[in-house]
Amino acid sequence: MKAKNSQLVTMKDVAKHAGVSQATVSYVLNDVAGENIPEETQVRVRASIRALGYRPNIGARQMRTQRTNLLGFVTDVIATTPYAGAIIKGAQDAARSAGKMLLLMNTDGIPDEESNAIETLLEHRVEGIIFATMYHHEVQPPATLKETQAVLLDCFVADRSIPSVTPDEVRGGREATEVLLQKGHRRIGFINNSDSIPATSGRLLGYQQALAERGIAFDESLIRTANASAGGYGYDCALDLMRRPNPPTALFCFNDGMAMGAYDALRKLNLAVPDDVAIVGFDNQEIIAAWLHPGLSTMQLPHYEMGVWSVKYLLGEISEEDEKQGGDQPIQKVLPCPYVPRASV
Amino acid sequence: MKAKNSQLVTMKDVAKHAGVSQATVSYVLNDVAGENIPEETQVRVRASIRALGYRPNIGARQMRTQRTNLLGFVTDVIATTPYAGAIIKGAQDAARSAGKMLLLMNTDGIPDEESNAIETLLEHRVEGIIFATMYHHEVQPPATLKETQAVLLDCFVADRSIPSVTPDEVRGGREATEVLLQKGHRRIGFINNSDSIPATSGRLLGYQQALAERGIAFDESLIRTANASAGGYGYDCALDLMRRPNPPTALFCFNDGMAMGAYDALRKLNLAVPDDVAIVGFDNQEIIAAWLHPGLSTMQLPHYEMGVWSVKYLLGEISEEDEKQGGDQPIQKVLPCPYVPRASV
DNA sequence: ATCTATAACTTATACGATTCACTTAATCGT
DNA sequence: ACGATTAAGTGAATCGTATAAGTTATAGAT
Repeated sequence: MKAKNSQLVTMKDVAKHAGVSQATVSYVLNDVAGENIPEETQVRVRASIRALGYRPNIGARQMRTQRTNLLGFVTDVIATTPYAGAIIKGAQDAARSAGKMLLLMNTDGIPDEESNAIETLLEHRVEGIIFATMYHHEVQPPATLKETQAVLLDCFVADRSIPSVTPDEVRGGREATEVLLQKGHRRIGFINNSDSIPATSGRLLGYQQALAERGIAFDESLIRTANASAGGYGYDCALDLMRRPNPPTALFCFNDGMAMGAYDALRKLNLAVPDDVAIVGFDNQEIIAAWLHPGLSTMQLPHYEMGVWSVKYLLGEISEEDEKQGGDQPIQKVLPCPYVPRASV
Repeated sequence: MKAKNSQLVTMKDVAKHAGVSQATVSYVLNDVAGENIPEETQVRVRASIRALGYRPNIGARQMRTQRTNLLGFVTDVIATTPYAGAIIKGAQDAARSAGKMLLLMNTDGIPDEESNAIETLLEHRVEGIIFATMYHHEVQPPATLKETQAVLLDCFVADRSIPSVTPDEVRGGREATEVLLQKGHRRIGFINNSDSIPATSGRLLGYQQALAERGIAFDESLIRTANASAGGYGYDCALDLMRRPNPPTALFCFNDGMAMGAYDALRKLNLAVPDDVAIVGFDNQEIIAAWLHPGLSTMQLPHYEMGVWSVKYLLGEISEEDEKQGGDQPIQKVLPCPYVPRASV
């Protein structure tokens, strides 16, 4: 493989070609106010730039200006989950429109790799770091994270000493349940997750709140729990729930994978969605929710929005009033999970 | 938001602290052979480095050495599909182990954005660019792509003037079919895609090749085609195929989404997978394939591997003999799609 | 005792930009 | 007609690092 060699054309070359000093080229290029470069000269310089195929060397500029316009993005899993994509997309879009670039590092959740990644980012003089995880949980990031601006995305530290942005699990659970309540359902089964993570407890709490608001007694026998990140259990839970004496008329599933299993179970029992049983999922995994028959109504996690928010926060674009939330504690922002209606309710 | 300010500690500071010259610090840090710095001094310098919390400034180093160790990665869609993740992961892993960093840019497939992205990357003096798409098809990348080393990933240009790495669709189709043939199936339905992309024609060709090898006549009435990127059609196609007079005993589906629809159809007809009808999918979309009941046997696209290959290619780590493939044409590498057995065959 | 070679450094320069301070010529106000 | 102002630039310093070239002191060879 032949090495196409280094860009050799610099400002000095452009200057010589245009018959001006290198400083003048810089002024033209950056359109510096206050320096009065006549149109004529500007045209000449720009012509030389094009003629020589000059391109500014960002690295050199960064060094001189002491600004890198770089933001670090550290994440545990970049692959496997489509979540990652939306988060990164949001962050990148926001970064881009502010003239920043994102430096992505993935760590596979290995603490050593996390330290390395952050070290590398600091060496690159990033102006802030987003520390993101692919599902909402508590983390213990390396201490070096605090050497720059940082924000946690979809995760948090126990003492809340680092700002964070996470989904509003409670509200998501409440609204999912409300959707079913509004349709007149009164016996709503909840197929929950078994891991003890905020999503599990939060969505359950939301479910309970929604019931309470309507004055419906919470019936623990309508709850089933299983490992939501492994396949298959949605089927078992749904089957079990529907075979009880007084089966629910609707199911709220912890995630879309669980809902997929529930679909299978209902088909097995010759029950139709949504006529016999309505279903609401969670996560809006396009590939499941949109492909299921009938389409699955579900709650969308605000991945894109968290990506955007985290960048805006690092750039100081979050309004003051928004930041206020009692005391001087770093902001712990929660974003809503909008309802995505399809055909299962 | 308070700005935690710029890292002020430089080599000069370390030098002063350790009572040596800045050059010496550099020699110690880079462990330069030939310069004989006694252990004693090295220890002293390293102590100062730690004491002051010094971290090298990669940008400055890049400028001095004229090497950025940066590779550009341009992609159309970073979000929505879990494919992206695997590709990026592969590329990043390979880059990392070679001491390179990846600069990701996503363009949403908008030509203007592609140009911008490449321009930005060139300004950052990347040492090569990976131009990736999220499904295998022909592309017309901006001309500026040729101003550095480039490799196309999961795509190609009509005149093959840029090296590329893509999945071996034909072989994938052949091997998927062979799996079914080996199980004794002789009437194999093929639910194909309707877009005219390499995957459509390639997998069909592979299907035909496999039949021909066994001396089985190709029966066009066993083929159905529909839009594979929209949901629902797998159901229709499968239903249609199974209701014909002499229904197939196995189905090869263009992708896992189609297979998911086929599952629905078979359940509707009270046919069991794999006992009544065996199914092979394509893509190994974890979230579908692993969650279906029974698990879907499918072909895996070599996303991770393409990511790895593309980086290695840019770094000149692809062996000569591998590169040879007739003439001086840039290499057009194809990688196999391994079979992932589950329970549907 | 002198010369050379080596160890252990230091000095100075260059990478490619930005930017401040300075120069020169033309223009203006009175 | 004179000094002051402005237009249109130029020169040089600087960012943080790597490295070639130079310096000194000591050890070793003769």
